[in-house]
Amino acid sequence: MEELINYLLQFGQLNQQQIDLVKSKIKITKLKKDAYFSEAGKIARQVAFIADGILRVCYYNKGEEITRYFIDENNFAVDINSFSTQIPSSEYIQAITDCTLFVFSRESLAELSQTIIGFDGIVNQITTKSLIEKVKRISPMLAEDAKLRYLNFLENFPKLANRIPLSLLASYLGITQSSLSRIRRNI
Amino acid sequence: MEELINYLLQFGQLNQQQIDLVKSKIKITKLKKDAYFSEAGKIARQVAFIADGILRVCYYNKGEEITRYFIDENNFAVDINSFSTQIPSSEYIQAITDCTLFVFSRESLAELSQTIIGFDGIVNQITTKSLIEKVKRISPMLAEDAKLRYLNFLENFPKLANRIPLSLLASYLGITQSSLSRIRRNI
DNA sequence: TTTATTATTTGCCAAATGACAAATGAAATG
DNA sequence: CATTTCATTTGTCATTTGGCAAATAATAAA
Repeated sequence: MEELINYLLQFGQLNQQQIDLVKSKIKITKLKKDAYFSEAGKIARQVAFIADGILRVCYYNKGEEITRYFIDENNFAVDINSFSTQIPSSEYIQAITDCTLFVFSRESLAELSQTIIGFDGIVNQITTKSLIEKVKRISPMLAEDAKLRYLNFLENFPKLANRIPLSLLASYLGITQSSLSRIRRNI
Repeated sequence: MEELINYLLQFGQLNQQQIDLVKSKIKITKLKKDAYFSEAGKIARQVAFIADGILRVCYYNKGEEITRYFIDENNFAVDINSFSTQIPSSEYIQAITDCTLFVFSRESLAELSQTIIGFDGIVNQITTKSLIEKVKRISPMLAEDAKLRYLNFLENFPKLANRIPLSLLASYLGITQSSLSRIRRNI
């Protein structure tokens, strides 16, 4: 739980009382591999800080399932679009390993926002920063070929590569699994 | 200027006095084609609502200039990363047509936030929504071939296609301009 | 262990794309 | 109007990648 608090403290100050309050709102949840954290068509009502495991955020595009990104330990997972608008989601979040999550409900976060001055600011900074990172990471991939996408993934997420099934990684990279398999072979 | 106000009102309420206050902070700025709104290496201190014209957000990746996205009329343009962190930017924003902008300085926005209750919320909603849109738009492109990327661009931005030079559009789509030229020929 | 299921690798071929260079077209300048 | 400059198109060719199907490997279940 210290990881979560440290994460928050990067973005603003919290005194011990406030930290305890935040901790009191956490609901520790375990997800089995392949279980869903949030589902398409439903309204997202939870945010999770991943204590252990990997999730993937996916959606369907013309009948094909696409992995938008992966989220691993010590990061927040949320269907931010549905969570912030309370509109049913077009994407879903699924565990690709067994996971342990620190879950906050929408209501808990609202209470924290009302009680802790500056909490809103922390949440907004985290939201903005993580979205900017996603844009920055995906954007250059468009101009890269399959091999370079994979090499850059290895460089940026060295610990993730061998924890993610090849088919899902291929889907994330926007290439076929055959291609990725061949690329791997050629080092 | 009504366009700007209508844009804001989508995200929260403002009374006439508050609207006038917002308007009073606007600095109308013209940019000539090819002029920069914000530059790499500098800290972004302004946000612009585009009254007329098109901007592009770019960056260099391994010596190659890449267009991350275009922003046209009735949208906000800002180097959000640099603006929110006040760290020198790695990207730049350039006019690709003559532009008329409604510019807010960082200080103006801060004053509005302090004076108008809920203004922060409006700004945050706009920021989050526009970043989510960018992720949602770019992400599926990874799995698409050049032709489909172009066709979808036409579908999503029908008015933009003929106002953007082919070379820049190709850069945005992540393909060579030769390829885009050939794709256009084959309808 | 054996069998069934799922994941990954490989082969083959056609299509798409990039790299490079040259030709053409369009716009700006004197 | 001629000239320069920049943008777009086109040609040629090598390479990459996808589509499909089959083979192999790894994992789970009986």
